[in-house]
Amino acid sequence: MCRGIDGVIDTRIAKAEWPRNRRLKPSTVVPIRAAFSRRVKGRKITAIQRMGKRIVLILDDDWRIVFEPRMTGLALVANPPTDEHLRLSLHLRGGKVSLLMFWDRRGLSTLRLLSPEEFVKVLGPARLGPDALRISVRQLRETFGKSRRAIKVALLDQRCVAGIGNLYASEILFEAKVDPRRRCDLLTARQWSRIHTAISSVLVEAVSYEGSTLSDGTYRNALNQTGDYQNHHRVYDLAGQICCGCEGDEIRRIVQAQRSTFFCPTCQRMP
DNA sequence: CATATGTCCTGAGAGC
DNA sequence: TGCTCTCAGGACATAT
Repeated sequence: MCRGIDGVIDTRIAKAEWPRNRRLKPSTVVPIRAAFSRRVKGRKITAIQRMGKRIVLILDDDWRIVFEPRMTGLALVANPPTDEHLRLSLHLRGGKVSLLMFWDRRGLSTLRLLSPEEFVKVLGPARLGPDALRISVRQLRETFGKSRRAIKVALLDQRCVAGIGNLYASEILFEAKVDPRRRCDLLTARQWSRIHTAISSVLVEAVSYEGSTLSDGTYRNALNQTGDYQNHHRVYDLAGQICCGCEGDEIRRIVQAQRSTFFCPTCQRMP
């Protein structure tokens, strides 16, 4: 997610610009735009960091700009998909990149400017679990092992493990050959081990393909290029198709916690 | 305490 | 053709 925007490191923010559009309701911005602009103006971006699904820009006064793209937000250093959905432009000086833009078609994303104290409250360990790419099997079992929740639902809980989205939870459980409806407390050590391996392999593969641009076309990388991982999905958005694993059963779509889950009933048979 | 549900937002697509 | 309706889902607030 931070790929392609490393060029903003060591730049100085000359201006924050908020394009106005009457058709769109404003995205969530904290604090209000005027205060945000005033505080970031003249600040240097000293580092950039991914925390779960968020992008964090660290400023030289230790305040942080936290961007949560959620479903529809993008951070871009190239022209955005449309002009009308551009939410914020940061004009930068002194580095490789002179413009960092935040774009959002539906306004579900959030932008926050946080003091060091607020940052700990919002993104501290109480609110955000260990990163999915760093968590150990032991941590995974300690976190979820006694939960009665379905494993698919649990994997989406960012307080437990950070960085797994809905699409990836389905792909991970297919790769691990685990039924998404299975209760956490009934999973075996062998299954936890496979889930742990699958978390890394699926996420690393997805990142290598620059993510998934689904049928709504929203997702783009920082250069406004579509991802290609959607062409490598094993189950997500493939309901009714023959499973690539068993080449016999059809992929099914079910709903868990109001979210789509895709799986192969044969390859991921309980228990 | 653990888990479940309602809410926000826009645009695509279905149905008539 | 053009309208109305439904749906998509990440994180948080509120309810059970």
